[in-house]
Amino acid sequence: MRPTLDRMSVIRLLVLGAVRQHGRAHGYQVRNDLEYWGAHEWSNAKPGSIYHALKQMARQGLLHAHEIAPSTAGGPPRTEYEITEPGTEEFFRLLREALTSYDQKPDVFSAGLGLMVDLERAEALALLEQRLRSIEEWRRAVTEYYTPEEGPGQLGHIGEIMDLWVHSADTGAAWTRGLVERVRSGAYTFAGEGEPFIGVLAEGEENPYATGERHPGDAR
Amino acid sequence: MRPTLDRMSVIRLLVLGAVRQHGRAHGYQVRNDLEYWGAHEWSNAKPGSIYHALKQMARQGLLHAHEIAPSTAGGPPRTEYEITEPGTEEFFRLLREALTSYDQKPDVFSAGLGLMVDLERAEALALLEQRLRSIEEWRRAVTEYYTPEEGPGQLGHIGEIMDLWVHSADTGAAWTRGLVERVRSGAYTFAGEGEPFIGVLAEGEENPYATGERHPGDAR
DNA sequence: GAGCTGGTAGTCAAGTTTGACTAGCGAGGG
DNA sequence: CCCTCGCTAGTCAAACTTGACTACCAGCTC
Repeated sequence: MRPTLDRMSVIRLLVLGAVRQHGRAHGYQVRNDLEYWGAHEWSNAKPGSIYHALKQMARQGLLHAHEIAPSTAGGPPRTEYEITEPGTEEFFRLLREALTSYDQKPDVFSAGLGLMVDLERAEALALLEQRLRSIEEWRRAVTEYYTPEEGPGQLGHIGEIMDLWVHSADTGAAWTRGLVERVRSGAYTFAGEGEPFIGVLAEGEENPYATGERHPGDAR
Repeated sequence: MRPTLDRMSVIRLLVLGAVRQHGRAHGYQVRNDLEYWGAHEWSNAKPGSIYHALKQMARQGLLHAHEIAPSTAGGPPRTEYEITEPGTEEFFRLLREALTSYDQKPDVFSAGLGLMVDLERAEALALLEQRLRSIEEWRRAVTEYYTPEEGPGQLGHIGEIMDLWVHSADTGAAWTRGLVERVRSGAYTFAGEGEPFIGVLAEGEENPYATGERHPGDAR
């Protein structure tokens, strides 16, 4: 009965990160933070998924659920969540994986970027450099593997797909190198460096980046 | 009761494309083609999803299912599928959308690339140029929207996420321009240009790009 | 002072995706 | 001859995702 060390899930990482930064948060707060981070644009952070992840991780012991009396301002009875010790471990495991692994799904890395300041600067740098090595290794494997002996071009237009992946990997690596430079030169405030960047919305603070669009889940 | 014009689904596009190129195909053949295209690498083309899509689209009338007696070479009774007229329409609708829209999910575009030669060259070029305009529009919307009045940098490290998206959009546009050049100069064989590129495996042909890895669904 | 709008907070059923599992057959080894 | 391995072909339950829906309250309008 190990602590559910399953595969990477962006939602789980984002939700754990949001709850952790608040100390204690209910679903709607998490939902708002993820919108503040723009996560609904680059990941599948929809209300249903968020509430599902909260409940699921509470069942698995990664979060502790506090039932709150249906207090202020009506609505259904809310539940507040707090991150547990196993939850914190899982959070860092997912975060480290998001920053180092190259799986060409950009949402995972974006989530890692949004939460990287929860690590210490030195570790973040090390992970990003590991990421560069992962990209290089991926590139080598793919180009070796998909280059037929009869020379390139044997693949016809299907080869364009591979070319696109490789191009994305290369430009992704270049961008990561730029980020490494910025972080190395002191950009941003990482864990243990004093006043952290405020990455969540305080209770009642208005969201300057809220989209005008309705969420699908909103009542008319 | 419209012909199920729902949202983009990579699996549906890929499966329709594979069945259409075969004329008539059973699930395992489709599964093999998608592996031949490398789709298991850059999309969620797992066996379960493929069989589900086949059944689903047969129910919706996009495919016609022929029950085949459990004939050659044992195994469970197979079903062969043929694309219908509504299925063909849906296929081209999805294909055009995959090539023009920019939703920063690279799997959709990759699928479009793999199937673009099912269109005529002129149309493919027009769609790719439309894609370039979509990217530009997306870029304008995002940079306007997420640039605070207090100047850039107000976002802290969260701004890196946006920078990554914008960078990806720019390099994606550059790559697309290269592709447009290649296609304009006569690369590849498009619909109505004689002998088409063989994009599927014939019955019994071995797959030169099959991975040595097991699929998750394989028996031990 | 009734009704409308908008924000807060969350549920739910339907649909999709996942990875593990089943099952038949042929080839080859011992 | 029997047993295992690998290939063909597909099923299934559990998990996840989705978008529509509920419900409450406050403020405003008419």
